[in-house]
Amino acid sequence: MPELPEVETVRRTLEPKLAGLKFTAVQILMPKVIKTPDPDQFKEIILDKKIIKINRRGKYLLLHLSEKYTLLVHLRMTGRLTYSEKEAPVAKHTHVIFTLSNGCQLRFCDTRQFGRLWMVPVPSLEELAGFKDLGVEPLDDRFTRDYLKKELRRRHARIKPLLLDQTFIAGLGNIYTDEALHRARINPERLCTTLTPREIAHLYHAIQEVLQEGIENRGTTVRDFIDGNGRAGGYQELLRVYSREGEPCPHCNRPIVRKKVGGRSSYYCPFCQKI
DNA sequence: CTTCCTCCCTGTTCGC
DNA sequence: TGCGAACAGGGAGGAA
Repeated sequence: MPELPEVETVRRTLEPKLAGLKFTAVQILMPKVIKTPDPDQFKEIILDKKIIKINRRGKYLLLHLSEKYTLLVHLRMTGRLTYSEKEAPVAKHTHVIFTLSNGCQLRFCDTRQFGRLWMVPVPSLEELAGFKDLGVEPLDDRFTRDYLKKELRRRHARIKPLLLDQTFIAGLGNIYTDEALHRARINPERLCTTLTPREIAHLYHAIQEVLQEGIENRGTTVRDFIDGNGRAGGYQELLRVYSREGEPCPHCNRPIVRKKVGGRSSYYCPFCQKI
């Protein structure tokens, strides 16, 4: 499940390989993964464009191309974007193969077919549904304790579904949300308006801490995630609650439970994270 | 306006 | 042991 730290890891592994290269060919094996434009136009636009740099916004990767175009990639659940030799065997569920000017390839692969690609002229980014309404970047200076406090006062949701709302904060997913709530000792079902200033402060720091640690450990590989070079992450070893149902809470030793909150599996310690 | 639920998809795990 | 059902989940879109 690529969340902010995983997408950032892909960005960091791909940028040094791709910057300066041009696209010389594209094979679209699964047309539906390209949201815009249609496959023929997509090919026409991308051919001969140069990759200038790669950015990240929330869980989106942005490949900035020459002539003011951006190729956006969202990996959703099982998407993979990898750099490889063109002789390397093509993995099952590979949907798009980009050939580069150095003879190597960039491949988009996605078992569950939820991931999507968009090719847009830079000015159209501001109109792109899903992208234009993204909330604050949690590792940016604009994400302040005060911002969090004010927003939590304004909303009327349970804290976990709210943290997963990309229009609120961009980049958190199920793993890092559960980890942040555990560190802040906040139950995922708590109404956001009931958090005390002290809890809000803890949550603010916990969000930044888990994301930072996730990036430092090159992301979390619970099942599918690999970086741009095909390498798994390392943060799964350091998870305190996520996917650890029945294991002892690292703080109180009581068993971690799993419960659906807002339709998503949530892992937490009922003793440390009381309602 | 808001929040919450369903659906998309395949591989894996669960239960009979 | 075999097989169908349930589950996993990010986000679009629709319901309430």
